[in-house]
Amino acid sequence: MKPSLLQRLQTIADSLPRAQQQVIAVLLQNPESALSMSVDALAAQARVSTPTIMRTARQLGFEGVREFKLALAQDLARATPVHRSVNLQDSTGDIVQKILGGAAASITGLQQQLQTGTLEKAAQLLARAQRIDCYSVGATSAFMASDLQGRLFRLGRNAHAFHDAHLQLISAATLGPGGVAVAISHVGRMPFVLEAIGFAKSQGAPVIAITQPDTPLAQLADVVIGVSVPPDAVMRVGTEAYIAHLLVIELLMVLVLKALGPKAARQLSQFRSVLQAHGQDIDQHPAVDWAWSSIEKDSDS
Amino acid sequence: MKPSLLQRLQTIADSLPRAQQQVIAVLLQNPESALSMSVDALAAQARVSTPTIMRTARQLGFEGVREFKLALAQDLARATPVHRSVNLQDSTGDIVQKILGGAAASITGLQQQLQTGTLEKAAQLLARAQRIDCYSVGATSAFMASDLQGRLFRLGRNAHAFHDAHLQLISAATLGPGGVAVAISHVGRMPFVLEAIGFAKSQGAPVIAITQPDTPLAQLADVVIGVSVPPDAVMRVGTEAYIAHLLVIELLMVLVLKALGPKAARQLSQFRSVLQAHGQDIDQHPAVDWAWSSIEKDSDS
DNA sequence: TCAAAAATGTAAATAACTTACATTTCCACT
DNA sequence: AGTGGAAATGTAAGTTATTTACATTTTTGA
Repeated sequence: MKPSLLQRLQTIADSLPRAQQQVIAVLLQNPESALSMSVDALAAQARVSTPTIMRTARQLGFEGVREFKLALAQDLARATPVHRSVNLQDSTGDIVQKILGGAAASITGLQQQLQTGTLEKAAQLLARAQRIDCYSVGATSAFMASDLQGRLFRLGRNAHAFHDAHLQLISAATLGPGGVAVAISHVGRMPFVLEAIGFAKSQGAPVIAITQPDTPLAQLADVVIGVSVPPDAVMRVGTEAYIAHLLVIELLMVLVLKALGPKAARQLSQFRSVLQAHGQDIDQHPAVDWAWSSIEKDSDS
Repeated sequence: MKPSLLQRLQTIADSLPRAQQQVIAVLLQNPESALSMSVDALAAQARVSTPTIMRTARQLGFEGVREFKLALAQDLARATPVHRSVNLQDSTGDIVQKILGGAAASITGLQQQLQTGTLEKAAQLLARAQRIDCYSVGATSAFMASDLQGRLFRLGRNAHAFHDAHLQLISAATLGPGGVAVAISHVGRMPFVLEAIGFAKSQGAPVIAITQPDTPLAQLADVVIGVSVPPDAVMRVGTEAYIAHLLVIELLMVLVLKALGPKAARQLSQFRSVLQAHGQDIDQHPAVDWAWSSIEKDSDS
């Protein structure tokens, strides 16, 4: 989604002449030190002349070296050097740093993985479906399927969540072309879910999967929202994948609301006032809350 | 936890002479533009002389203005300029950007809120308690209480989770001084939980609360892990608070494991092999997984 | 109120960056 | 293969930005 400057260097390098490639090689080899070096120090290290540095900066679309260095600095700051793993000798401060840093990094990673086109397609399907069935396995995925179901339901969609293999099959059997199946599974290899998904497809229902790319589930689905958490991340696949899925759901909800248009938003505002009348705590219904804030924006424009 | 450069500017300003305060005022007023300005442009805007800029940079511990500007750029990059709210006219790309950016920012915010001392105290209590009871209200908190319970249980702790007001009271009544009560509630004002917590305290059980500071729950608890999500964040209090709580739980688990020491870790490794023998998917048990990786590190040192 | 110290400003020096132009290298075409 | 031309690179000079040295002003404490 947002190619980091360093990545751009990588890709653009091949299309550049020799001397500029050397410059980029030096930059990639040790980006941090490049920041503190002057232009001609850089030139010396890359074995090129001073203006070549500047030309390279311009190739990348910057006004000059100054601007480029600033951008590089910002880029390096974003790509937080996440320490790979927590061990029990770390101080409490280190542990906090590593785990939260890892989580933040995984969100950045997610941002790069998500494809707007795919998200839009999924939102379209969800906005138009006559019925939406959400499948999952495992306690954590089950919770997320319920969460998704609940939010869709509050958006006025006819959504259900099934955690049980048997019920999933039954649901799949009754999903027609007007229905949509949503499978949530980070691992993407659970036989029962695959079976249900296959069944749903054979009935003509499109399938949306939130899972890792290159899994059986991803291959089976029509719309794949690929979420792969780096395996060497601090926390292993638990919480990070979890957070990623939550955010994908949040995103989908906003996009579905957008796809539904203002009339749906208006309905929601009514729902909200009913909740308030009953003294319910809105905090428990985030989807409603942001919908509401969107409407307010919407109506005065 | 990690005072940002801009924050440091704020605090240090008072102790500086007049001209330098003006410089800092300009910097704080519009940090981004300061990056692209030359030293004397800055000087002009702050109504001071050129060298004063440089002196100010040195006051802050930098070699020169150049170094300072790089640091400022990095700081600005970290403190992602999160757009305040999503509205329905935004493009899909914008929405992705805003929501994920907001989530990342909230993690950074969390990092600044958490106090290592408090976390350690909580971990100590959890590691030593004879019994741990987790209370919650609402679907989302309920799930997290269960998650916490499950993870504690896998660490060999005697943990329970209660979502029902009545059961919470019963549990609180039977918690002695050897027990610990944990309350999870972002809002921190649910009467039933407060009642149960009060009861537990009266029985001599220490209380850990994961909630916003300055809520009735926080005032009642012995150890408060304060988590406040900025109210003007993109997603309102739903998913962001949620992510914050998940991360706090993850952190606590690592710290509890650390507090328990190597013998507990060894037990876990046995548990893990049993799981594998049964063909269970480890991915569903993140706590075990990282515990295992920690042990491996542990044993060869 | 005065002297000393700190803070600030002025102007010159240094270092960094950029440009102009000369030279080389590479490629297409004979 | 050789040659003309375009692109790439280097050299050296010019411009701008940053830093230093020192003079002036302001503040502080008797």
